Amino acid sequence: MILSGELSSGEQLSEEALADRCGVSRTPVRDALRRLEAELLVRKNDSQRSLVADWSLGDVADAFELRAMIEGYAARRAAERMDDATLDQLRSCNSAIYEAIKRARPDVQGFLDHNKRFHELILDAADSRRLTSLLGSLIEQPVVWRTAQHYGREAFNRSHSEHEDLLAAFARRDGPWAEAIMAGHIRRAFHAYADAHHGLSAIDRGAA
Amino acid sequence: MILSGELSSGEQLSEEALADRCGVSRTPVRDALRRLEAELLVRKNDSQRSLVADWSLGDVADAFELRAMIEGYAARRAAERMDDATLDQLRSCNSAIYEAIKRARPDVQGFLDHNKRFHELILDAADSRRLTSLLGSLIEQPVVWRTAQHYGREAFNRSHSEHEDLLAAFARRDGPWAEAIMAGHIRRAFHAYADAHHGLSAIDRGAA
DNA sequence: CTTGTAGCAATTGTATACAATAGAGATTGG
DNA sequence: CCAATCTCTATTGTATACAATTGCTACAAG
Repeated sequence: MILSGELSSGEQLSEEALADRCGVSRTPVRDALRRLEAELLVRKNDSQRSLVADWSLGDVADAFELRAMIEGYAARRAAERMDDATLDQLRSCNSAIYEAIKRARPDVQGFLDHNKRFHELILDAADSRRLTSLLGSLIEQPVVWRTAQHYGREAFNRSHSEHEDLLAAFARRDGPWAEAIMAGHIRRAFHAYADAHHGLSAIDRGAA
Repeated sequence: MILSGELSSGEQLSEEALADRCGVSRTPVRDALRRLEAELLVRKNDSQRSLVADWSLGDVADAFELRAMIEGYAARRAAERMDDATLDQLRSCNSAIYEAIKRARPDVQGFLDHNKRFHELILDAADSRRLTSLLGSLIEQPVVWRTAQHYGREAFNRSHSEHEDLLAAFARRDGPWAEAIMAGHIRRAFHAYADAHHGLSAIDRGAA
């Protein structure tokens, strides 16, 4: 929604103000707030007023650790259920990732799109509604995705090559291996995020 | 809510019918349906109509595996952050569990209440909003809780003694150990559930 | 007899009006 | 001057009316 970056942490969200801003009534705004609450992007203070949730670095670390475990489980299930057609899709998806990052000036948006699709394909292959639901709420972290803007070449390359390792595990239908690789993949993505985040914080401090 | 057992799987949920039944208007009913959707207790069919979600044994197994991982992580964090006051609370909580199950005719409701509190204390000690949110949606499985009605004595005793093991891990602030014990604890709870469930299914088939 | 289309009924999505509630500020008693 | 309470305002919770969409059924044409 519009609040993916436009609103600052802790800011009050009046239902009526948002409704005016979006040109709709309060009813659909309330619906949207309920969903965002479920995803912890919005929280309520003691008196039931909605606020933009504030995410500390520790909170993000926590979310990534959970994502590592859960998406690792997804990879395990996916490996056990993998069919050749899906495997082909994953391969071409990772090729597209390579195309996006191989040039001197990487196509960051292209990387993000194909990367998202890569992980979604795995999630679909795992074939678990519960997983899909849980991960959905963990993956929607606009802050994190924007951080990819600051990835270095080695971070892009690492991501691509770890996907290749994952494909090898899928090809062997090796669930435990796929789980281990995926969990490590996510945890390293967090480290890249944390580095970039601290870098950003430094920049922000410098600019202020 | 009222639909925790009163409505059968796959049944259509008309917003207006539920509103009449509860004596309120459609607006709060819609709110409730959104929440239950987020917890996968309700889903929507292709034409946006709400249905009671149907849970196969495989789906439940899946949810338990996720819960094992996530609650294991919660136990690890809790162990790393444990303070003596919380540890005392956990000890007395597990004693209360023992009191409830030691007699010839176990107090099932008492067991469930204290067991719930035991796990909630650990979740609080883990001090992670994300964890609390994710587990909340995994733990609300009315079907599962009712199955405890069919637990045998050994299942109750096992549960209590595994809690004791967990307390030992907490006392040592041993995160990895606590995680392993908790994960195993949850997985064994599923096996007890699956056995009871199959038993129930057999009974149902016999009665029909 | 089958198939396509039009219209009807039922249900969900949205808007608006009203009720309840919590917080801030003023006012009065000590 | 401080504190307690009361009132007023801002915001959320709820109800109801209306619009839009979907699925079904009946009817007609091939």
